[in-house]
Amino acid sequence: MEKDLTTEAKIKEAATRVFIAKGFNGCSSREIAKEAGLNVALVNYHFQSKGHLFEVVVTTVMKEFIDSMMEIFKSDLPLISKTRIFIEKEYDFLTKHPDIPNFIINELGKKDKNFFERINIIDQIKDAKIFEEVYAAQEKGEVRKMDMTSIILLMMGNCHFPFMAKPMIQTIQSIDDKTYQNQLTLHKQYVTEMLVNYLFPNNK
Amino acid sequence: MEKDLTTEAKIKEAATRVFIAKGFNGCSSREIAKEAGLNVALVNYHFQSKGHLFEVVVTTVMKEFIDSMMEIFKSDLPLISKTRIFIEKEYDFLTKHPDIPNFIINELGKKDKNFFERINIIDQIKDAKIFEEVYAAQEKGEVRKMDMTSIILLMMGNCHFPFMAKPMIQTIQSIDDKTYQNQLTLHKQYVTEMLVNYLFPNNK
DNA sequence: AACAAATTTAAACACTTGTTCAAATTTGTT
DNA sequence: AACAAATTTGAACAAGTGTTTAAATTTGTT
Repeated sequence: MEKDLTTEAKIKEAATRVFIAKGFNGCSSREIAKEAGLNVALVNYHFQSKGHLFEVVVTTVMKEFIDSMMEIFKSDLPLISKTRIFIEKEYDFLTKHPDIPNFIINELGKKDKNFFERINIIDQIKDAKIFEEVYAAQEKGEVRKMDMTSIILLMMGNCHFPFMAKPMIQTIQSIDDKTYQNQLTLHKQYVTEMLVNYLFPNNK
Repeated sequence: MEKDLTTEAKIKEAATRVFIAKGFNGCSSREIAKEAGLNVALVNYHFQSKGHLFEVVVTTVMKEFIDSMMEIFKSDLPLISKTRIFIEKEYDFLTKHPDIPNFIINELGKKDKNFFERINIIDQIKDAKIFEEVYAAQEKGEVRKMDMTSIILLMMGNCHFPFMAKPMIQTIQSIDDKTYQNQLTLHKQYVTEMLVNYLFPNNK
């Protein structure tokens, strides 16, 4: 698996896997060290503390996540295309990182605003000027007039929730990974149609 | 707060609060005992182990949650009314218990199917015959033809996610509890309209 | 009032936790 | 090759974990 990574990189990689899968409280420093094939003391030698290592991991994961979102926002496609592609990319990204929605909701809910500013999520979103674009489109009657928060909730909820609910749905309905993945592909299409119809009511 | 509850009830109440707020790994037996104003040993005297106490709590919480769902399903209103009322009731219930969606997703995702059968969620849902009702309505063209799993994901995602994302959205957008609650009331209406329009396409 | 059962208590248990430390080893530089 | 710096190691730490124990207390019953 790991080839000739530095010790620091090995720890960060292992920590990312373990933290995302089990959360901050769900794992121990020793578990991370073991996953990296290293001594426990090395974790603190390279990252000072479990808490600091966690912040490093969260920052990296969030950057990757936000980047994959911003990519689409910055393009100059019409908003309706951006919406379609956003959902498409979001499902792609989450298929590769299915535990991230839970990770974001659970571990970031505990953080204070200071933290979000430190990893400059807010600035990045502002840079993309996506909100201004939506407001302008709302004025022109192209996008349904509703709060930005609600739009975010609709988009995120319908993209993230299917991945968050996966373990529960799978155990209740006794379906394997592949079947659920197919279900998600189908669901993505429903969600796209539903959201586009609702958010762009005047689109014939 | 607690009046003349039995020790067992005090522990269960405290455990419910603490488990829902912090999860199984996020708290200790001593924290639960302290919250109940009791000795640690009493927790194990009355509930054998932390794990067993947790199962008791989960079972009770899930029963309450499922009951509030089934109430509507069992009525003989048309499906479109059931959908509207379901969303209404779901938002009511979750306003009172905003941490439950996270609790369900996180703590129940770890459980095996055996557990779900033990607390007979599946039987309860089958009893309500809601799935049969949906299938019949789909045959008559009243409900959009799509998998049951997707319908569940659409309904649950749009009801639960806004409560799950609350801490994150609040810190990012710096809004207080009351403002977010107002936002939720608004969002509930959007969600109802969107879902009804999408699930009942032939409804003028 | 006396006895037995149920309950509550404080203390201890074995174990895991995050973290630190000094010694051992590896690395880079002269 | 020799030295210093950086890295790695195993052991230890204090604190916290779930759980158990035996003694103390309360309760219910006769």
